[in-house]
Amino acid sequence: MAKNDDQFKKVISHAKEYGYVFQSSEIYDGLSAVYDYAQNGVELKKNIRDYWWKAMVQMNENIVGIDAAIFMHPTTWKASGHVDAFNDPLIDNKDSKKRYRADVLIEDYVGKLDTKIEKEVAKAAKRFGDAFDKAQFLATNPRVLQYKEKGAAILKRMGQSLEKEDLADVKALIEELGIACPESGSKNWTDVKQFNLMFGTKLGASADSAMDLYLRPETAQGIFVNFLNVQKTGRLKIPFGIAQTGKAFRNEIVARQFIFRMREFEQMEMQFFIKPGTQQEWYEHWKEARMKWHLSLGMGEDNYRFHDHEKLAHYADAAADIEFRFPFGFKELEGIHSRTDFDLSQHEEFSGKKLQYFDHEENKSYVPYVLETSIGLDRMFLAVFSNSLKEEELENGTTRVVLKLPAVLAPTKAAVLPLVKKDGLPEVARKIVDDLKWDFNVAYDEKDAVGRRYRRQDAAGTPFCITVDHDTLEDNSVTIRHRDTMEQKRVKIEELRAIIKQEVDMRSWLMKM
RNA sequence: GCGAAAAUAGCUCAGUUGGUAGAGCGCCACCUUGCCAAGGUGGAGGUCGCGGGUUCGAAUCCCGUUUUUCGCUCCA
Repeated sequence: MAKNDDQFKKVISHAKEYGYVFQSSEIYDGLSAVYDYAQNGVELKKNIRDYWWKAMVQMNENIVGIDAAIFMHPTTWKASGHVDAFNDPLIDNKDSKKRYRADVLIEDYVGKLDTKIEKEVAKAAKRFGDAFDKAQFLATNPRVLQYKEKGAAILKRMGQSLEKEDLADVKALIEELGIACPESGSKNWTDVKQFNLMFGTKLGASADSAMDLYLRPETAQGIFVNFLNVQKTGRLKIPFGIAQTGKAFRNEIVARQFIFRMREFEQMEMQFFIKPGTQQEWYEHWKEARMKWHLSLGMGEDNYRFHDHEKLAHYADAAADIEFRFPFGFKELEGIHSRTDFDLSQHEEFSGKKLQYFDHEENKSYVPYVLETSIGLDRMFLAVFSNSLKEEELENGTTRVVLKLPAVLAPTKAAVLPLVKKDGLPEVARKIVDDLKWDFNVAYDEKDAVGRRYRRQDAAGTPFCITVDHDTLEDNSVTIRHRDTMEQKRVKIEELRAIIKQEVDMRSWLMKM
């Protein structure tokens, strides 16, 4: 573990040192769990996004993209369940320092009453033997009735208090019931605090006419509310998908681990609309398709695994994560969820608008089922970046730090280096840069010994170094060096474009899917 | 949010019992004309995270605060 921590620290400092990720507002001491992408980071991030977009939208004729606004009508979040599900009343035990959900503590207490009822039943059953009538016993036994009544009263009071956001009463209830910390037995509780995981803001310039809004906590709802518009204007037939990338915002209680869990993050989502009853086959299809996408980047099969959810969210009937081996262990990178018709049905109900598809084969309308693939762009960035950072022992006993980014994702594709800073070599190198920059991000560097410049490009993740030497002046040939193998080949200047393209073009990478 | 640890130059760190800051690497300029880092000369860059306190004097001691890492908790 210590080794992993160490590796993770190296990842973070390398990201800063080579212009990938900076802490937001650093000169003001930063902002907790908010990060900025720097000059190289923005390129890597854009390339990952493009790689996803091509694989999803361009390569599938039945998938189209949209870009919905971050602001959405507030009712959206009532319909989606976020207003309710994102509000957790939490309470801390001052002695054990453990945090609990207040409603869960109370529900567990009521659960214990149920256990007591079962004990009474068991006792009575033993006593009466075959003559025992369980239903009647439950309906008449005074002790059982008392437990039931008490439980119901507690839940009712809790429900009302939560509804009114009377958190003081929730605490009072916990104290009256004498609920103790399950771990320490202590009854020394803090106040109950409400954590709303959605960021609120206001629409409208003056305070009194303003409308309360939330920054979207997921991009998916922007797709659902546009579902019918896109289907009709795109003349799309089921099955079809709508893809979107964009920022989402969650006021996480704990946001940590560098860019793995941020309060502002970017999702790449695709909602696939299907005929009810076919969700199982599409679930399997997209699990496989998404895994292939990941594997096409060549970051190692061993670094991925599926994790099937046992406990399902309120909207899902099947869910799995694609997990990746981050420096701090296997963690969720992408989710594949069978969302049923939950979202569209909810929006039908709250909007009063029909969100149905007329199926000509079946000759009837229905609310489609939805299969979702949702990947965190920032997490993908971290996966790619952390997996690519290597420290190699070389044959000559030295080490080199190399960022082995998949070439298709690398911010800069090639660096052009004059062997020396004179004899007309820089001029030739500049001409090569001017030619290649129409197709690729290229860099020019003439400072320091060429070996050192190679190392610099290795650390920044540039897959190719092109060196102009004295022979170049004679025969228009240069050497091209591969980052990963350090091998060099002598090639003609006019071949460079094709050679680089072959290695960095999305086409050749996506064909590995 | 709780607990623990940490914060000194772009990076990695040193800094003794309290006496107003150092190294290596990196960066910039010039020289060296070189194919896999670490040749020479010169230079820039830090009010030691921030605020307060103790003290003649604080990077160092105390309090608060911010940020980061780890554990707990949460992850629809």
